[in-house]
Formats: sequence, C-alpha cells, structure tokens
Amino acid sequence: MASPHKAEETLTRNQSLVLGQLQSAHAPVTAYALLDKLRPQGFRAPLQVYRALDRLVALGHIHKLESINAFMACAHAHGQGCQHGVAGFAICDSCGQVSEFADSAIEHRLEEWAKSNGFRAEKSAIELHGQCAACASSAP
Amino acid sequence: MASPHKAEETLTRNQSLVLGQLQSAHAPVTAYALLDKLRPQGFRAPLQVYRALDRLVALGHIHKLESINAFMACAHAHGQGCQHGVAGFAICDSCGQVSEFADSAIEHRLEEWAKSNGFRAEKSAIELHGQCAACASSAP
DNA sequence: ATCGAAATGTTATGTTATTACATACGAGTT
DNA sequence: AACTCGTATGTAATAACATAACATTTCGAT
Repeated sequence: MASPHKAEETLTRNQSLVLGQLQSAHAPVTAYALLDKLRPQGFRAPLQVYRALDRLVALGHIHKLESINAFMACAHAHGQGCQHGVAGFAICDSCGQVSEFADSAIEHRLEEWAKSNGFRAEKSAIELHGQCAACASSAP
Repeated sequence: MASPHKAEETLTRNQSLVLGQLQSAHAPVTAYALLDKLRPQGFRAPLQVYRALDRLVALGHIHKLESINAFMACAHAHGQGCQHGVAGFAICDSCGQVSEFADSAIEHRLEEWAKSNGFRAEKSAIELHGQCAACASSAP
C-alpha cells in the first residue's frame, strides 16, 4: 500500500529523457506535451513516451495525476531507493501548480479501511482541486 | 470542501435517463457505454451523455472515478438534499466492483492541510486500487 | 558469436472528451 | 399570440489521451 518502488536501476535513454523533462518542468506535463518536447531528441510516437512513463511510475520516480491526465516528477529525493507512503496532490485549477504532500494519518485511515473490509490495496490516488494560496488571494 | 450539492431539482429527461442507468448498474459505467445503452432512448452523441453527467456530478447524484474514467451513482440516498463529505472509493482491479466510503478523519486531515497551506479546496478524489475481499481470497 | 530478454520503433486504431454552432423548449411579459 | 431570455438539446467535427500489434534493435550472459 505504501507503494515502495524497486531499488534504483539505471534508466534507459528514453526513460532518462522523459524524467529529465518532468524534473525541469515544475508542473505536471501531459504525455503528448512530453512527446512534443522530445521530438528534437528523436521521439516520434506516443508509445515511446507512455512506455517510459509506465516504467518511471513503477519505479516511483514520477506520479500520475489521474484527474488531469498528466505526470509529475516525485517531489522527494530519489538518491537510493527512497520509499515514501501515500502521496496526496493539491492541484490549483487556476494556475496549474501542484503541491505534493504526504500525510501518515490519511495513510493510516486508508489502511484501516482496507483492513476492515478485506481490501488488498496496491495503489492510491488522492487529489484535491481548488485554488492555491496565491490564486485564492488574487481572485477572492 | 465537503462538496455539498444544490438542493434537489427536477432533472431533465436526459439527466434522468443517465442517472437511471447508473443506478441500475451496480458498478461504474463509462460515458460511451452509457451512450450505447441509451441509443434506444434516442441518444446519438457523446455530448448528450457528458452534459447530463456534468450536471449530475454538480448535483451530487453521481461521482466520477477519475482513475478509470467512469461514473457511478452515489451510494447514499438523495431524497432531499443530502450532504455528505469527502467520498473515497476502493476499486477492485480484478472484478471492477467499487466500494464507496466516507471517512471524517481523512476529510479532517485534508482540511487541515488545505488550511495550513492556504489552499482553497473545492473537490477531492480519493481512489484506492487493488483487490476486493472476494477477489483477494480467490486469487491469493 | 549467439541466444534470449528487454527496449525500441512504427503504423494504425481505440477510447475519452470538448468545441462550435444550430435548434428547440419553457417561463414570464406585453 | 408574439417576444424575449435563459436553459437544454441536437449534430458534426475534432481534439486529447491511450493501447494493440508487430517488426527490429540493443545488450548482457553464456
């Protein structure tokens, strides 16, 4: 449930390129936007992006934001097999900025629910929508 | 944040048809599946479904499951403007069954996070994936 | 060197969702 | 009835997101 990822493995060229793009963007990016950004590096088809994304998600390097069909580099350092638990995301519908957060109490409650209902949880998505502090104050 | 919905209003024909389908299905249904089921009633285009879905979500009668692009009738009664808080969903990846749950502790933690970060939350999506009790026991 | 697994490249297609614009319907008014 | 305003509908086209199927290449282990 805590979705630990596999030990650090060397990434392939495509995976590194995609991860690099996501790390330098400081906001979520869609698969097709990544494709466009990587055309200069030889990317030509959606699958090249989706395959890299799948792997990077599995390794825990990036997150998929299900409610906006976009991907973000994980906010936590990934030096040597970091493991962190359930991640939550607060997505600003005005400016697109996303904050990643972790809350062990939430994780705990989800585990409790799963346990008492016999549900074997493997992954989770927790996404808030609204307005970030900056946007909320500029558009009251 | 608790996403209360508007007072009960009479639904239009299209909205009633879509809601009816979702209530009789006891599992999530995609927009295009709804379209196919409603062709006998005269539905011909995706927009007819999407417009009804948008309204039903806004009224709180149904939920969108962001991680599977499907919709479900709200598990709670909707007699006269019921209001319930943040809903969570446990989605079985084996059989497709979904359990809706509410957890005030989780809601509280999300509100805390929003408050301390100045985030004005308007809606939330909490979705677990894994195996339901039945599937977990039959495929250990 | 050669074998097999994993990664990649390529084309086509499937699935989900929206834009843009035209038309119809219902309530309130004159 | 005719008028108008707001909401709901109908329709066509297209945009955006994602995968299937299959051929080819790469690369480590033998």
